[in-house]
Formats: sequence, C-alpha cells, structure tokens
Amino acid sequence: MPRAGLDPAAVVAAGAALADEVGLAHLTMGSLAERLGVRTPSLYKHVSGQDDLNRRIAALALSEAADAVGGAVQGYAGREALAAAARAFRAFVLEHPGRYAATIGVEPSGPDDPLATASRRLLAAFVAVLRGYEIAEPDVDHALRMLRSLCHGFATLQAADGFQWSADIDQSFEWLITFADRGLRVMSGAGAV
Amino acid sequence: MPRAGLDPAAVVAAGAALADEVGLAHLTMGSLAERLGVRTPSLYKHVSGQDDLNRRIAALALSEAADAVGGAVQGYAGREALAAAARAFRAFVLEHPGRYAATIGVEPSGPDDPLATASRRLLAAFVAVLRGYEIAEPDVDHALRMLRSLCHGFATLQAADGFQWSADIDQSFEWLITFADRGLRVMSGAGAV
DNA sequence: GCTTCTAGCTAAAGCGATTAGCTACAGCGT
DNA sequence: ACGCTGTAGCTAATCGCTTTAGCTAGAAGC
Repeated sequence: MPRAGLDPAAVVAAGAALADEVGLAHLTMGSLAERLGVRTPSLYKHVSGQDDLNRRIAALALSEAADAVGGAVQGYAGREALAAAARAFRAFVLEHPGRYAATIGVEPSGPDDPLATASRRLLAAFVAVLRGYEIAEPDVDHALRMLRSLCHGFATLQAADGFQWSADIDQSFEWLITFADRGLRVMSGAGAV
Repeated sequence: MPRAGLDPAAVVAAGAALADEVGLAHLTMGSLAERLGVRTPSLYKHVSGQDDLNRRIAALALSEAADAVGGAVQGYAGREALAAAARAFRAFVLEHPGRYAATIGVEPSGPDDPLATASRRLLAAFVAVLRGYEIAEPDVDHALRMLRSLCHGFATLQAADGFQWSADIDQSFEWLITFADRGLRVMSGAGAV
C-alpha cells in the first residue's frame, strides 16, 4: 500500500470540493475516501469524525468568503463597495454551495476556534462597507445584521432553488443592491428604532 | 396490540412537533415512532419514507406560515402591514424552527403539489404587503424576493444562533423593519436597476 | 541498517432506514 | 351475533454509513 500523503488540510479541501459537487447532504465518509483513493477508516487519522469534518469545512468556507468579500471591497466606498461585497458574497455561495451550507448551524466552541476567527473576518469586511454610510454608532450592529440577513437569505434561497417564479434573478439581485444602498442612506439621516 | 389509530396527518403533525423540539437533523423514524407509541416500521403505513415525511412537514409549515402571516396582515397597510407580516413570520420560524427547516431545499413536484399551493399562499401574503407601497409593476417581483430574503435570512440566522455578538436582537429586527419600510418607499419613486 | 512513528489497512460493531411477510383488530354485510 | 376482509401494526432481516480496534508496513531519524 503506497502512502497517499494526506493531511487534515487535504482531506478538508477535498471534502469541501466534493460537497460543492454533490451537495453537503450527499457528502459521506465513504465517497470522500474514494475520491482520495483511500479506504474509509483512514480518514479518521486526519479528522475525528463527520462532525469535525463539517466544522473544518465551515471554517474554510468562511475564511474563503472573507477573502473574497474583503478583496472585492478594496478601493471602493459607498454604493460601489456595497455592490462589490454583495456580488462577491453571492458569487461565492453559488460557486460553493456545499461548503457554504456547512456553515449553517455550526457554533464556534470558543473565541480561538478557527471558525470564530473566520467569522469575524467576514463580518469585518461587511463593517468596512458600512463605513461608507453615515450610520449612527448604535445602529451599526443592526445594519450589519440586516446586511448579513439580506445576503445570506438571497444566496441560500437561490442556491436551494427557492425562487420558482419567473423574473430574472440577476436583475433581482441588482435591484436588491440598489434597495439596500438607498435604504442605508435614508437610515443614516434620522435615528431609527 | 391495541390499534394506535394513526393516519398520515397525525404522523406528520407529530413529526413536525418533534422536529421543533429536537431539531430537524435529529428527527429519526425511530424517535418519531417512539413518540407515537408505535414500532418504527409501522410509520411506513402512513408515509412512504423519510423523504416523503420531510416534504409533508414542509407543506404543513408553509401552510401554517401563510396562515400566520396572512392573518397578521389583515386590516393593515403600509408600514403597519409590513411590520405585522415580518413579526409574524419571524415568530413562526422561532417557534417552529424544525418544521421551517424542513422547507429549505424542497422543490414542489408540480403545480398541484400541496407544497406548491402552500408556497403560493405564503407569497400572496407578502404580495399583499407590497400593495401598500407604490412599487412599479416590473419591480414587484424583485421587491418580493428582497422581502423574502430579508425575512428568511434574519429568521434562519437567528434560529441557528448565527448572531453571536452583543446588540439586542429584537431591537435589530425592529430596525430592519424600519429599514425595509423606508427602502420600499424610496424605491417606489424612481425606477430601479 | 535499525528503530520508531504513524498512515493506511482489514475486521467488526452498531445505528438508522427500509422491505418482506405475518397477525389480529375493526368495520362491514348477512 | 358471526364470519369476511382490509389493513395497522408487528417481528425479522437487509443494507448502507459511521465509527472503533487492532494490525502492518512505509518513511524518517539515528
């Protein structure tokens, strides 16, 4: 038996890729092992089980998403930054539906969990977008949650084929960006709540 | 063996309730059978399998959500209607996270599928909300998708405990309603995209 | 070249979904 | 009241996937 030369990172990367291809629900230890040219139990030398694998895929996904969004925002402000961030986020989720799905419902075990770090990085990228609007300090958290809900909701609904009816989806997304831009500008004037 | 007197509706209702309690992922045929005082294989006399059960729970959830949102909107218009719909929707998802989770990723098999009917009813409730704003006809679809993304995103993120940081979540949701109201009003003026 | 560490293997246990086939309760007609 | 019939629920068994136990041999250091 020739050594396959695996390590945790390689297993997680392959798992994420496979999840993107077949859907997270169809990612089994067996199929992943086969993909890696190895027998199923061998995977347990690198990840401690399906749960651990899922958490690591989630951390990878959030980290990549943070890179994508953070990079897209560079050099822009205001509406441009918002549009770039939203488009980058959606593109990431649509290209990597499996690994993004792994992030839903996982909770960091502590502040040092790679999951928590990656999550903070992604949030930071959205905070940067909000700096382009005159949001009152106490409202920044609310705006951040709104932005995240909007992006998460749209991307996951589309990834799950939740939009059955007719109108063009890209167009809807551009409309949504305009909506968010104008809404944020209006909210910056008067105190909300 | 005394008859338990089950039927598909009772099995689905119990499944939905159990999913709300323990989470959709932990809803097993075994635990559901135990809850109903019956052996596992007996369930297959009422639903054709886990897939079928999931679809039926999803249809039930969408139908109930449509009732809740539709009822809440009655007699209101504009901001009041929007707030009522959003609050009703969020309350439903938070009270019934398991059954709502069942709706994610299921696709109606055809236009007569109870799933499709329930889905249309829920959408209709949101369309009613939008009638209170002067949205140009071609933009109604976009606004509907936006509204759905916003509600779905916020509710599922909260249900999954996705909001780790500090600010008060109810307050964030009220802020979000105000944001959506103002955004919809602004969008009604100028043509978007 | 020898020792040591460990990636990967085979074997096996265990759990959940599902199917096959039996049994007996309930509702019906007589 | 009595038997007939349809079917809800049962036991037994299969199958697939996860996970553990224990072995083996390739690679790295001396």
